[in-house]
Formats: sequence, structure tokens, C-alpha cells
Amino acid sequence: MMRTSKTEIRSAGRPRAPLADHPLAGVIEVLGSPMTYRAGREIYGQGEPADCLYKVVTGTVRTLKILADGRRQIGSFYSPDDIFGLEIGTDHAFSAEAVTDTKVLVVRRSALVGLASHDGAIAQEMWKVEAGELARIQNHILLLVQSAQERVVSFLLEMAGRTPAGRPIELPMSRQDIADYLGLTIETVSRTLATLDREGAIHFLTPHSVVVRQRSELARLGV
Amino acid sequence: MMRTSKTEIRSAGRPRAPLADHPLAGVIEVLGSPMTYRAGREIYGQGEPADCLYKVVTGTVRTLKILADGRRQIGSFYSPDDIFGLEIGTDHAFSAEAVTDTKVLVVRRSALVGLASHDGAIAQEMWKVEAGELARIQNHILLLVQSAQERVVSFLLEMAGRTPAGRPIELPMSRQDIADYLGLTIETVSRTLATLDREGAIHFLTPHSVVVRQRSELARLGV
DNA sequence: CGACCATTTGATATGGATCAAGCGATGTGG
DNA sequence: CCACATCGCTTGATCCATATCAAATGGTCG
Repeated sequence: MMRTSKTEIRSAGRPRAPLADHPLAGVIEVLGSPMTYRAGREIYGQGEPADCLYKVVTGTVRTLKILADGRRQIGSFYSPDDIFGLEIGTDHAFSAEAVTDTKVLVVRRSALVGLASHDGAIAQEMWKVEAGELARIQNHILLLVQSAQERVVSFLLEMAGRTPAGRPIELPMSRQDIADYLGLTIETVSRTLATLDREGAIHFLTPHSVVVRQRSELARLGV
Repeated sequence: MMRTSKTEIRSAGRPRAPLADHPLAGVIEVLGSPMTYRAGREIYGQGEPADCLYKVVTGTVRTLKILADGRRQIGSFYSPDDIFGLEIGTDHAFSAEAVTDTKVLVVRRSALVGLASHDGAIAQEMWKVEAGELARIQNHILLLVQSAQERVVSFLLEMAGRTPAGRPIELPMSRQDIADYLGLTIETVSRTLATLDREGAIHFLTPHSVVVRQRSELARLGV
């Protein structure tokens, strides 16, 4: 039961992700307990011990921190297949919440660490997830020193990167979430998106679904 | 030679750092090759393979990235005893330069990885350095969404944290370096520091040496 | 239909950027 | 030894991007 082969895992109904390339994802698939969270619910809190690791199945998750002055800083958004909760320290520096109704798979960190000590590939995979997280954060820093338009465009491109080209981009989070991610106000986000729409770079089908007309053109705006 | 005991290392002339708590530091002490860099010189470049790890002996180091529009973002400053260059990926995301004339100890990453595979304490220590790096970057994000005064105060407190209380804080980097670290202009940094001085929160002995009058008071300003 | 909530849009205020000049050290050549 | 150039920093005046304050719109659910 615990030692299901990769082939069996792969044939278990997820044709998309090539699991052979993602042994960690496979392990979570097998060991993970499914959990669901209603939109807005907390998955874990800032300061709690970080003893679980999560993989998004459906929905979207945000990590965030409440600053001393009451403002809210969003660290990242996680979409299906993304892994989150793997902190290096013992405690979570940010809390995590469901943006929409969300289904995740949860595994105990200790279970993974145990596996990793026997399986170099797993250990390496955990390291890789961590590396991705670091790269994400470094990019976030570069984001935050740009103009409002550049931040918004970068955000759109980031979301576009998780969507097949030509398909409308879904923005499940609220404008307030976007603002708190980009370090802007909700009004500035709204206005900037409206301007991009007016100029033809993007087109909103609904406030949460947008078509990027010229992804390369957009990239030019966002540097 | 390679297997010097911790006690021997500790007695080798560095009373300050309790090496027993920092086996990695001890290893670098023993294995590291000393290198010196004149002020302003590049230690490694953005995009180069990350196959060495550095420990600052004397001087100060900055890591930085040149943005597409030519602006410069500084990632971190490293003071004596700080370790830098340990990237998770294979390549350096940022380049590193000597802020002042700087002496470092260099070890090949492969040497450490080899040691780590035999010595859990070393591996754990490398993990810890990485964790510190992540925490640093997360703090940097929180910095960048605050007001100019808050950013400057946070920076001063960060530098104060590396200085014995009551002792003047040395700021070896230029105002431009500080500005590029905080995402502000040099004028704003200069003005903000001048205001803090005028208000009595700090007092400049020279432009690169400042006394923090009331560290707690300063902390209040910086949240 | 009406209330509510997220979003958009409008008007104004302001913090920090930009442009420009001044100042004080340090170093160089006459 | 002193005039002068240079460089990093500071200070001043103005401008502009974004925040703030305020109101209108539109979709959703009872």
C-alpha cells in the first residue's frame, strides 16, 4: 500500500503531470490525506509549527502575513499541482488560506523526511521545491521595486505562465488580494488593469477572467 | 589535517564565535582558501555556476542584480562571519561584490557536499544557512512595502543587530548602496537619515558611523 | 425587488522621485 | 603649500505616480 510503484501511480488518473519527473509529487499523491477548505478559511497560521506539507489539487491558496500596522502582505499564490508549506524553519513564517474552495493533499513533514533519508531522489526533489520557493521570493523582491504598471503586468504574466497560451487567464483572487501581493492599493490595481484593457493589451471577459492579447507585447510593458 | 577536532578549531584563535555551535563555520575555517578583493571588485557574477561558498573574514560584501531598465537592486549585505554564495540552484541569481576591501574564505561547494553526506551536523548547518537566507529575503519583501522612513529605520536596526549595543554602527556601504537595497533614491535616504538625526533618534559621527540613541525608540518608528 | 459586496471610476492629496545646486572632504598638479 | 578638480553626500525646488477619500456601478443572492 505504501510502496505503490510509479507506474501504478501514473495510471491512477492524472495523465497531465509526468510523475516520473516528480517523485515527490508522486509520494504526496500516495501518502497525502485529502482535505478541503472553504473559501477564506485558514489552512495554517503564522507561527504554527510547520509539520505538514501541502499540494493543491483544486482551487487556489494564498500565503500571507499581517504586518504590525494591520496591512496584509501576500507572499504567494498556489495553483493546482503547486506544493506549499515546506518551510525550512520549524515554524511557518506566513499563514496560508484558501482563496477559493480548495482541495489539498496533506502529508506529514516527518513522513517525507523519513522517505528522503532513504531515497535520494525524494530528498533532491524537496530541495528543488525549496529552490523554486527561493526563486519565487527573489522575483517578488524585484517586482516590488517597479512601477505599478510593471508590477501588474508581471503579475499577469506570472498567472499567464500557469495557463495554456491563448486560453483566458483565470484570476481567482480578489483585487484586494492582488493589491496586497503587489504592494499597491486596490484602486491602483483596478485602474491599471482598466488602462491595459483600454489600450488593448488585455481584455476582461469577467473581472476574474482575462484574455492576454499579445503576451509578448505585455512582456515589453513589464520589462 | 582534514579531520581536525572541534576543540582544536576553537582554540585556533577565534574566541568570538562559539564554533561548536557552528560546525560549518569551523569547516570553512579549516578548508577555506583566503582570498582578498579590493573595494568594488566582483567576487562572482550573476549567472555564473555557483560552485563556491564564501565566508566573510573582514570587510563587507553586497549581492546585487542589474534590472532590465539599468537600475540596480541589492539583495543583501554580508558582514564578517556571514556566509554567502550558497545558492540552491546551480547558478548564482545575483552577483557579489566587495563593498570595501574584503577578505573572504572560499570553499568548493563540492567539498562541503561531500562532507555533509558523511556528517549530518554539517548538512544540517548548510540547511540552516539556507534558512537564514530565506528569512532574510522574506524580511526584505516586508521592508519594501513600507514607507521610506520605515525602510531606513529597519535598515539601521538590521545593521544595529550586528553591532554591540551602545557602540556606533558602522555603515561601510555608500548611500547609493543603501538606496538600492531599500528601493529608494539616494536623496530620499540622505534626507530621511538627516531627519532622524535632527529629531534626535540617531546621531552621525561621520557619514559612515552613526550612534543610535534610543534603539527601542527607533524600533517604534520602524514598526 | 432590494441589499450587499466587489469593483470601478472620479477628485484630490501627498510621499518620494526628479532635477538642480551647494558643500565638504580628499587628492593632484602647479 | 595652496588653488583647483573630483567625488560622495546633502539640501532645495518642483513634479508626478500612487494613495486616499468619496461616490457610482454592477452582479449576486435573499
